[in-house]
Amino acid sequence: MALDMRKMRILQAIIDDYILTASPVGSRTISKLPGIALSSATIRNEMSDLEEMGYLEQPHTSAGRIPSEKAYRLYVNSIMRQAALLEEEKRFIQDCYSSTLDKVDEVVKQTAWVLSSMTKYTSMVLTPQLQAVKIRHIQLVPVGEGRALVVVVTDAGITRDSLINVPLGMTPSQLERISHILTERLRNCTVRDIRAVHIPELQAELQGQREFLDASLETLQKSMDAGPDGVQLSGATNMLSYPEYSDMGKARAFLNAIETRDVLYSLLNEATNVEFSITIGAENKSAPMQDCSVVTATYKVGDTSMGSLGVIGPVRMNYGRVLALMNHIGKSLSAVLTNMFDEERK
Amino acid sequence: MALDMRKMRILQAIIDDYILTASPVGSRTISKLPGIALSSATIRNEMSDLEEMGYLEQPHTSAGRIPSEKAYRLYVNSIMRQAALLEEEKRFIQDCYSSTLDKVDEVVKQTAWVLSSMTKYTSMVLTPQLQAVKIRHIQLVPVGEGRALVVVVTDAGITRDSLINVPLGMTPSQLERISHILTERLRNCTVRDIRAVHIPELQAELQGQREFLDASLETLQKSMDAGPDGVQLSGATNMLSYPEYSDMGKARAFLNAIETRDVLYSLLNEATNVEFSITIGAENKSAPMQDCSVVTATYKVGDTSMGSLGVIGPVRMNYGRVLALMNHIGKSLSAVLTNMFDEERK
DNA sequence: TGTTAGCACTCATTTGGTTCGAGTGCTAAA
DNA sequence: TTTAGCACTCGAACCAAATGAGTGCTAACA
Repeated sequence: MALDMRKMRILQAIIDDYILTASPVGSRTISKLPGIALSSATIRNEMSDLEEMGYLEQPHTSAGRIPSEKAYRLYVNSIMRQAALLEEEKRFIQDCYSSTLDKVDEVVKQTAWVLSSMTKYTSMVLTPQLQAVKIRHIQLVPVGEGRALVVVVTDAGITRDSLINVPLGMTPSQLERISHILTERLRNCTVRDIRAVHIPELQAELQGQREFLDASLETLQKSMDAGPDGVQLSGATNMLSYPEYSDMGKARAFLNAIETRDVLYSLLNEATNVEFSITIGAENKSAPMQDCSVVTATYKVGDTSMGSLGVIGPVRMNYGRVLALMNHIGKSLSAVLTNMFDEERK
Repeated sequence: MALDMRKMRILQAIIDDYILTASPVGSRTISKLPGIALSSATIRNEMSDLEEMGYLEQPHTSAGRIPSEKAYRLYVNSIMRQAALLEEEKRFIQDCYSSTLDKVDEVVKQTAWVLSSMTKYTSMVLTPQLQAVKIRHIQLVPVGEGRALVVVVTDAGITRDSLINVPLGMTPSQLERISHILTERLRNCTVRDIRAVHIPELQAELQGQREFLDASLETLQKSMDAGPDGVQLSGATNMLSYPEYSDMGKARAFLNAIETRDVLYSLLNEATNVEFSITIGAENKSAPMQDCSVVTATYKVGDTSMGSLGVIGPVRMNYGRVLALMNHIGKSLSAVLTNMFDEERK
């Protein structure tokens, strides 16, 4: 049986309706639609075919039909077109970034907020990931007794620092020399590779006190990548307003799954490699997410993709709109961040 | 009508039962209790009195009675005794802190987790507040072109730093001089007062470029106090398992109220001044919290109270147990943090 | 051959009435 | 002052019938 044009249109109509109403759609509903000039009986036949092909499901005999996940897959792959945003909406997004957001965390937080409040789903944004960023400069700065700051300036213009302990008796000029060697050897390495690089010169310099440096570099590396804490979440409660979560048990399970950000972190982390991705229901790896859909996109700082953002919603999510919003907001975020870091870089 | 011993005992029995079952308790239930040798009829009379006095309420004629908020107030003020923790539980808490928690944030997070998982309510912990801490040392460290770090060492041994922009052309030795002056003038000031202190010497040094320093100090000050982001929340979903939140609307309202941490932050912030506080239902200032109870306590670093922790639960919360847990966990937290900072101070 | 009207059938949901039982208040006796 | 007894209340649980949205199938039609 072929999935001809007519079946396609009917399927689309069913999906569109179901996304809107969340209740099984019957043949009459479709037959009355302006674009479709067929009787309900004909639609019924077509629906029966579509069911046989696996695109529709019937909760019970005397109800309408609902799209299967296979149908959503088809829908996002070939039927759906990205919804156009209203000028007003674009302006709204613009305005959200125009206020004084001077820290990266604030921008990320604001982005998550915009995304969730415009989609009415749950949104998440991953803080910029510095693991893949190249190092430009490293400096150890003595601070009081036996302590120092390791400061790293990266290629993207982002600077990070963390406090370390240094062996007592180490002089500022020693630290200065170590800084030089580190910069020389680690320049253009990525943060991820810090630990892998072997630096023989330091053996002499440190005279067996290498451990302190190892520990320091590790702390530093950790501070570059916030892990699950780097996930900003917003609109978690939006999900509770959808009928798929009117069951308290499901609601709890969902909220539980997102409370510790681990699952979301791994989701977003993987997503940092692909410009867009849509994962529907059971396609999700993590069990508690298997009756949601997740849409992710990446954002960039300059030319390199540095993190990702995502929307979690019910499977009958308004994919067209979400995609359009993600697209637009992702670009805005990229622009704002790039701008921010450019300024830092001067 | 007097609240004699017998009424007191009956009221206590009712509250204890209601806390356990969440359903109106009837006269027979009480009369069958081992400690009480009265018929249900007598209890009924007493209950009727207690209702007249405002300690009990009747959802409808043919149901049992539930304690009023006035009753809970009486209960926590005079009837309740702190529950004793099991040795096993104390050990559990101990164990939670023994693992390698090397950062303050991790300790705070862990504390919130322990608190919520042992109470089965929602818990929150406020990150140490540095506003009231005395400054010991300030240093500006040049980092690359036109940028510097302001590093502050405080009396409690906590060090913080933040990145600032400095006017181009400012020399390291100039920064060094500024550091000296700042340290001299701000030593023993609290972080809160940084902005208020006027430093005439700097006028000469900076030659009209004062703004950069003002901006820097402001950034620094902000970084000392995380605001709402400094609230660690845990167990938000625990609330959903209590019948008072089986209504989805209420559940949403609650979760919404705690999603942005603002309300919780102001709650905990105020709580930092009082060693313990119990706020019951409508006593809460913020509307969405008015059908919860909130128990807070402070924790200390060394001798100064630096933050607070709290538990949010239904009004029929197990106050005795929560108080005992808060007490114990609060002390553990204080000990761990004090230890941490002492070490930093060496 | 594809489309449609008609009709019997299915089944979740709604509605209304009944029963059940936990609980009360009141009264009268101990 | 306490208690047994009894009439009364009212939510919850249960059941049966009515409702209605929807289907599948068949036969007629273009």
